[in-house]
Order: sequence, then C-alpha cells, then structure tokens
Amino acid sequence: MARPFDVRSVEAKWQERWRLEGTYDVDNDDPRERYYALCMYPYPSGAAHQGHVRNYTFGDLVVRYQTMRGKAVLSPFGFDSFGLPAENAAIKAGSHPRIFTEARMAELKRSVQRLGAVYDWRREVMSHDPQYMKYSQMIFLAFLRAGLAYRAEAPVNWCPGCATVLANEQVLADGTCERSGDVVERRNLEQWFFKITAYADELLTDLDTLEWPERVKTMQRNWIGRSEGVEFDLVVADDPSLAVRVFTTRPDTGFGITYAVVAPEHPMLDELTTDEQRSAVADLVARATSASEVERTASSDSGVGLTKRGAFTGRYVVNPFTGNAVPIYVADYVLGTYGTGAIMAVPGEDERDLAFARAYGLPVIQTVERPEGAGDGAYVGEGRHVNSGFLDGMSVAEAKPAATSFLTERARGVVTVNYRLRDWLVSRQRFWGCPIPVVYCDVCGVVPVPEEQLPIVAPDDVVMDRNGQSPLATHAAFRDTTCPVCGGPARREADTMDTFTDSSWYFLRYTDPFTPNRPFDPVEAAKWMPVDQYIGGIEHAILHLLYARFYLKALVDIGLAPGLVREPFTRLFTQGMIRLDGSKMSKSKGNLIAPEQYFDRVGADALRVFHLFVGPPADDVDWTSQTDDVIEGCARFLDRIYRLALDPNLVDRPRDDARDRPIEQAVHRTINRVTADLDRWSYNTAVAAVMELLNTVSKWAHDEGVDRAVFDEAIDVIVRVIAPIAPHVAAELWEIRHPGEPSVHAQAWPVADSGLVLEETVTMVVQVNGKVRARLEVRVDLSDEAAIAAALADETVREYLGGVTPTRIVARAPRLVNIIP
RNA sequence: GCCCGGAUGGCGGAAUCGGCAGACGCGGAGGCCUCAAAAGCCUUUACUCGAGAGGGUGUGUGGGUUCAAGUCCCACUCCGGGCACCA
Repeated sequence: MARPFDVRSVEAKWQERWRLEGTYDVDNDDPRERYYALCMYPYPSGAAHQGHVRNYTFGDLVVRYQTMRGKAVLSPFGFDSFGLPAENAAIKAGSHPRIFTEARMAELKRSVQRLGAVYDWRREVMSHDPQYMKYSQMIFLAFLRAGLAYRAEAPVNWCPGCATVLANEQVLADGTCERSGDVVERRNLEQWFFKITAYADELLTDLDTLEWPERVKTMQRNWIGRSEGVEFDLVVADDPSLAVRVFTTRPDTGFGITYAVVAPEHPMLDELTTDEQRSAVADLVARATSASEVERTASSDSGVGLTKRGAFTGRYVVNPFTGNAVPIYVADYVLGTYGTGAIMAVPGEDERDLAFARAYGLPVIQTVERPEGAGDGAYVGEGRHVNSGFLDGMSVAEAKPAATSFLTERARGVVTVNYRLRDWLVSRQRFWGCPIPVVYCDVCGVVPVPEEQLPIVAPDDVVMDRNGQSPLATHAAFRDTTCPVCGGPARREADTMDTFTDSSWYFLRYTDPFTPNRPFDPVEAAKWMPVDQYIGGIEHAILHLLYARFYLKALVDIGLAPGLVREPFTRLFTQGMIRLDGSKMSKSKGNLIAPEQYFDRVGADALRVFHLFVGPPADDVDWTSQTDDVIEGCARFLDRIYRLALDPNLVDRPRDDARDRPIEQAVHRTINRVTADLDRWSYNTAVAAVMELLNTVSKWAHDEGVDRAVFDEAIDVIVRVIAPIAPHVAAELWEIRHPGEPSVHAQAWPVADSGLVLEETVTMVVQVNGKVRARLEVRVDLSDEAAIAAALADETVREYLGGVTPTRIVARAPRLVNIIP
C-alpha cells in the first residue's frame, strides 16, 4: 500500500521524543488526581508476541486516555526475570541464565517501545536485580518473624529422568515431566511454606468488594473452597478410649453411615489395624502413596469416577446416631491433608462413598427421600429425611442443625469450617530464583540471615543440572558459612523462592522504587495504591492474583505497610488469548505473526487499531488468513484520517446551518459514544464510532464543501479521540495542524456540547401487527397521541389496515407505534 | 461429573433498558481514474420469491411469556474455558 506519510520515520520520531522527554514520567507529589494503571509484569521471553501487543495496547490506551482526562497516571514497567525457562535454556547452552534473561529483556523492551507504549522507565524493576532480591528477602524474614513462613515436610515432584526436583508448573496434568516425559515421583522433603490459609476467609470475603470478572472471582472462590460442617468422634467399637475424628458437611445423613474411612497417611492407622489385616493395609498404603499417585490421577476417567481402592482395617466404630458398629476402611480416596483425614461414609447420599461401597460390597442406606426419576445414584439434593430416627420428616436444612446439636452433645461435635486452600509451598530446588535467606546451624537450628547481610545472591559458578538436589547446595563457598548467632559452622539454605513471590509485591515497589533499605515507603505507596486498573491474561486468574492479595494483607498486618489498603487491584481486566487458526498458539506458529514485521510493514498504530477493533477485548482473537487484510483495513482507516485532515483540495464556503449543523451534531455525539465506550472497555465499538464519523465528515467535505470552523473542529476531535488509540498518527497530525502548541497527548479529552448531542427529530417506526410498515421523521417531543395520529394518517399504514378498526394501539413515542388490527 | 462463558450474513463483530436485526470492518460484485496496473475513490452486498414494484423468511434447536424477543422464562444441542476424589 502507498501510505500518505512515512509511517516508520513518524513512529520512530515520536517514540524517541516520548522517551527522551520522559513524557509519561510521574512524580509522587503530583497534585493531580491519581490513577494507577498496570499491566502484569512480563516474564522476559524475548521479542514481544501478539499477546503482549494486545496487553500493552490496552494498557497504553488506559494510560493515555486517563492522562487526557486530567489525571496523574502511574504507568510503570518491569520484568518477572527469575524463572525456569531461562535456567533450562542456560543448562542447554552451557551458559548463565542472567545472560539469556537480560538479552530477552532488552528485546521485549524494544518491542514495547516500538509499539509506542509509554512508561515511567525510571521506576523499572526486575526480580533478579540484587536490590529487588534484598527486599524480597526482607519480606521473607518479616513473614518468618510473624510466623507466616514455616518449615514442614512435604512431598515434592521428583523426575527420575532429569535426576532433579521439579516445580509444580513443570509437571504436566498427566503426572509426567514436561521435559523428559518421565513419570514424576513423590518424595518427602523439608520445605518452606507461607501460611496463606490464615487468610483464607478474608481472601474469600474480600472478593465481593472487587470489580473483577465474575469468572475470575468464581475460580478463586472454588480454589479457596470453604466448607462449613461438623467435626466429631467415631468411637472404636471394642475400645472406647480410641476414637476416629471425622469431618462432614452432611451431619444430617448420619443415620446412613455404613462404614468409615481413614486416609492412607492417617496417624492412627497403625493402631486401628488388626494383625490379620496388617499386610492388606500395608499393600494399600504402599500403592496409594508413591508411584500409584500417577496411576490414580492420570486415569482417563479422573475425578469422582476414579477407581477407588481400599482395605478393611479389621476394626469397627460406632455410628453415634444408630449405635450400630460399622467397619473402618483405609482408602485412597480420602485425603490425609484435608479435614481430619478421615470420614464417615454415607453411600446413599455421596457419590464417592457409593462408588466405594459398590466396589467393596458395603450396605447402602437412603436417608433422604428422592424425587421421581432421581435414579439409583447417590442423591445429594433436597428432600425429607427417612430412615433417620429423630430426623425423619425434616428437610435437609432443618435436619442439619438438629443433627449438629446431637453430635455436639453426644459425640464431642464441634462446628468447623474447612478450606480446600493449602499453605503455599515456596521452596524451589532451583538456581534461577531468589535465595531463601536463612542458615542452618547445628547448635541454633534455623537462623534468619541478619538484614544487614542482605541480599543473599547466588554465585555465578554453580552447576545447575542433574545432581538431584538444589544447585546451590553443591557450591561449597556458598553453602558453608557461619552461624550469625553463635559463630559456629553453618550451612546456607540452598533452595530459592517460588517466582510467584517476586510478582506478589512488585506493584508496591513501583510506587516508590527509589527508597533504599526497605521494600517501599508505606506513605508513598498509599499515594498510588490500590491499582485502579490491572490488566493481564486469564491464565493468572488464580495463582498470581491470589498470592498478591495474600501478600498485601500480610504486609499490612505485620507492619510493613501500615494503613495501606488490603486489596491490591480494584479493577481487573483479563484479555482474551490469540489463537492461530483455531488452535492454541505455539512458539513456532507465533513467530509467523511476530509483531516486528507488522511494525515494519504497517506500523504500530495500525496494529494497535487492529487489536482494539477486532472484537471485544475480553474475547479470544482468531488469527487467520484474513487477519492481514483486516490489519491493512486499519492502516487504511488511519490513512484516510491523515488525508482528510490535510486535504488541500477542499472547497471552502460560508456556513450553512442545514448542511453544517448535522456534522457538528455527529462530531459531538461521537465524543459521547467514544468516551462511554472507552469507559466500559468496548474498544471495538469506540473505533467503529470514529470510523463512522470519519465516513460522515469525509462525505460531507467532499460533496458539500466545508465551513472551515466546522471542519477544523471535526478533525481536531477525531485526532484527539484517536490519540490513545493510534498515538503516533495523532501526535503527527496535531503537530502539523497546531505547530508550536503542546502535543495532542497533553490536550484535554474533548467534552461534548450537550446542545449538539440532543436529537431534534428521530425516525419513528410504525408497525402493523408487529411488522414494520412505515418510517416517519418526527420531533423527539412528539406525544403518544400525536404519534398514533401520524401513524394512522400514513398512506402505507392505511393500506395494510385495509379499513379495519384497530383493536389495540401501542405507542412508545417518538420511537415506535404498533397497530394491531 | 460439577461450575462458568458462548452460538447473530461468506468472515470478525454491532444492537448499553423487551421496541427498525446485521453498525463498523474484512471479503465479494460492479463502476470511476489509468495506455495498463497498483493505490485511491464511488455504488452494491443476510437469505429467498419476483422482470419490477414489492412480498416472505431470518439471531444454534424446540416450546413459552408479550402488542413486540438476538435480548426474558423452560427444555435441549453443540463449542470454549475452569475445577476435578476437598467429605
């Protein structure tokens, strides 16, 4: 395509100017109303792909738009620069992850600058920066002091093929290693945890205060998984001094208990097992723990439908409701880590119990009456209780409290809330992450590294691979140290922190990146927090967003952020993914549509317009063979603006209300449409509205000639409203048309003249029996009566009525009249 | 299995409160300009019957509510995503 201006040089010129002038630098004492706009900080994977472009186009639009609305907008950028891909790449190439990471950061930075996205680069942060590490480690130590960080034994993922421990993210859904394809095993190791479960309830209830996509909130609610129920004792039949404590959310079904189950990890299992059953139980436990884990979760009919395995322990407990003795089983479908690690089994009203009962020939008792056609599966719905003694006839809602009080009085029952959420395992047996700042002393035990010794930075000459333990543990000079307390020999913690810890507080550092000796100044942070608009991918719906919420609450509570809000992100927007011909993006396919070539061919502005215009921002984008045509259409749109704005062939003429007022009205109505659309994240319709206005103004200018004042106003409005959308073209046109004036990006967002927005006449639709038969131009203040009169007077309408007197007329003046014959 | 989304022309999509379905763009067709092409500009473009005027049909399927349904209600089909033994 022949363009009316040199896109590459114009874009380069403005990018250079924004960068050199620090146009979007913002100070903490800026008197304007504040706005914090943030895109999730990226893992540096190299040059930007279209997903990045989409993300930063939305973010940049928000930044520029809110700036024009008169706000001081904080727009920072940084990198989530620790992580596995760089480490793996370095292992493969025999290099250092820092080299990879920093090269890729430079590439990505270049891409976002070529996109024309603007940031306050002075505030840039990187997780692998020793300064940033220092603060990450200070936060860890603060958590440790507050009891929010603790050590416990936990199963980790061990890949026999790679001879190393894997992060959870490296284990595929089928239980194999993403690199070698080997089946991952479970090994128990001492690990560090953050006590996120202490905040389970607040994390759940505060979701209600957030303007987030309902989908994301639902995912978090499910992940936290709050269940209210009762914990009570099932007393062992032949030994009343022993009892198995169980948790249930359905105490009302207690008359239907036909057996009990303990998890393979249950501490009382040994005690509960009789000698005759010992070997059967041992077999089951062996299968349920290590290797069988994969077998269990990888089976095609996963979930509730999984094959359940169990063994009889040889002993019985007493059902407190009936006094009957029921057998105790050990089974793999009961988890040691949830509730009490033991359950009462009610196969009549629980699917999993029913599947197990059927497999092992255990009795099934129904305790809730089923509606017609409920089938012979477990019934979990509402109904009257039956076979349930004193609960008979009650609904589920009535029976629950009744059964609960019974258990409270007779079986040491306690009302309990359980969460599915587990504490956050933060240890990683990896090199390219932030070292956990503690040492182990034979005399003093676990000793935190004194803050003045931070940051603990890993040495560069570490062998990163295939030794089966944390790379840092093999580096003697790093490992061997002295105890800060007693001065005796000690060894450093060799594990690094999960990289999600880095991304859990970076948005706080952005608010105050210059402060030394502490992660941030709470007073400065409070000036910007919370983030007004957070933008990122749906893939972070749970982990990152949950961890960051936890971090802020914890930081406030332990005194690092006194007085700060407890929720970091007020509004969240999750953009759709880019799909290539219907399939998910892969790296090689992604290269085919690399943004760089679009910057070269059509320019950043055209690509930005495309991403905004192609569909609702939250929807996925299908990148197809037609996409390049659409992108060229977007370039054409910008070219048409450019040509019209500077058209030397327009014919000037004096003002003529009949011809010019409709143009002014269109201009001002468009201001309102675009503003409303930008405010509600309807970017595709905002662009469409500007296209429509351009079509209107262009036709008017070419067909009717122009009144210069009307024309100039129309063009200036178009240029200003596209400033956040296509910032280079807008800046260029503004400069040409207003030499010497401040840039379009420093101009105020246009405000519509209400007198020009109001419509004087509208098209009224006249329906006969619900079908449109006539359209009449009428005044907006037309009364219903006048509308009916006008409708009935219309020639076409009379023909359709054929002289019949209408039985009913519905009038909604001035838009519609419907006549029913 | 459970929980969320979604389904509108050849394609991406619009219709903000139950009131003109298909804005805007891509693609297609025809034309202007040109020696010719590219670029640009103009017209047209849901389907269908009809020479035309004009008529009929139409928002995944089947019902319903309403003067009026893409929009609300019930049942279902298909597609996408999330969670998956959490008692």
